Amino acid sequence: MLSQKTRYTIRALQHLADTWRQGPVRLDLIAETQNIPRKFLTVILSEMVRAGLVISHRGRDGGYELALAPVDIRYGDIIRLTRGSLALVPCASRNAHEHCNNCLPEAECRLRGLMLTLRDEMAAMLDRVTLADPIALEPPFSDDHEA
Amino acid sequence: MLSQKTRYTIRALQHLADTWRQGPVRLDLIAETQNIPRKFLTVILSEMVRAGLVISHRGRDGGYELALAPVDIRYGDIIRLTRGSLALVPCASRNAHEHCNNCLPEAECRLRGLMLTLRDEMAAMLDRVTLADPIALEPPFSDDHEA
DNA sequence: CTCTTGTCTATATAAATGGTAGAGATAATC
DNA sequence: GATTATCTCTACCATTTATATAGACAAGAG
Repeated sequence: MLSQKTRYTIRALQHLADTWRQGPVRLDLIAETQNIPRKFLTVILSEMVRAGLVISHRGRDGGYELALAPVDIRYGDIIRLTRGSLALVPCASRNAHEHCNNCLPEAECRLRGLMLTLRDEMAAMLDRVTLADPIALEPPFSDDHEA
Repeated sequence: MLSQKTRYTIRALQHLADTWRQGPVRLDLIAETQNIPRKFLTVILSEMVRAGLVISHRGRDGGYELALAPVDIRYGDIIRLTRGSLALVPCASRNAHEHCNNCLPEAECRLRGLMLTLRDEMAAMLDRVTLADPIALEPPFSDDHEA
């Protein structure tokens, strides 16, 4: 699962993508329209600033804006940033590899093999879509395997 | 991430798949060869019995064995069982849908749209592989998107 | 009837998650 | 240069979840 924080992060960045090049957006406005707890959002946006994804402006008429064009921010990047990794197990991460506890040697772990393959598929998909792309709200569901 | 418990579950089931039709396997043997805390494994295997995936035999010469042929147990099924859902957000689950907190209306949530698509891709992959299938331990990694 | 093995319920502990508080820094405007 | 609007930062807290263990109990084989 994505943590609530990651979900808030993504929606906040989507908001900034939607208002790209319209000047800074106040935190309170994002919090209200995106339905995110105000204080929590301060933490989230500050982290995005430190990460270089967002630029902030203080004082009157201040607010936030994206540091990059929406087309240059991939969903995969956002998740890697907030979550550390796309993989479903630490030992299957390409960017932030960690050994699992109480595991078999990695070289012979089938679970790891499977999760590496899955991670690569997930990465391919999440790195194909950027904050500038339209997203199908109700993708068609063909339940092949159950049939 | 998959919880440690889910990972233990998968490895325990793999062990039983590997010894399929060789009679019951004692819990202690699984715990030792799979490197899983003994007491924790009792909880895990009991749940698998209750879920109908594993059959247990008590008393002398007892132990565990799969209730189904390995070819009939898909990784997707195991993860759905232990984790409730394959999706990365509750509102994108096809089998165990739940509304998210502090979210936008689902019908207009792009994060949900994206996560539904991702869920379907993950499901397609995880439901294609069963406990009987060989698994590549080191799948080739083509880092296309970074290039 | 005893030994071996699984079952079940209750806890214990630790870590992560989600969220808040509040003093401080900075920029624009009057 | 005072005032006001805004973001920044560190610390903190409460709750939940994850991980694991304890220990009494049930049942099957010989």
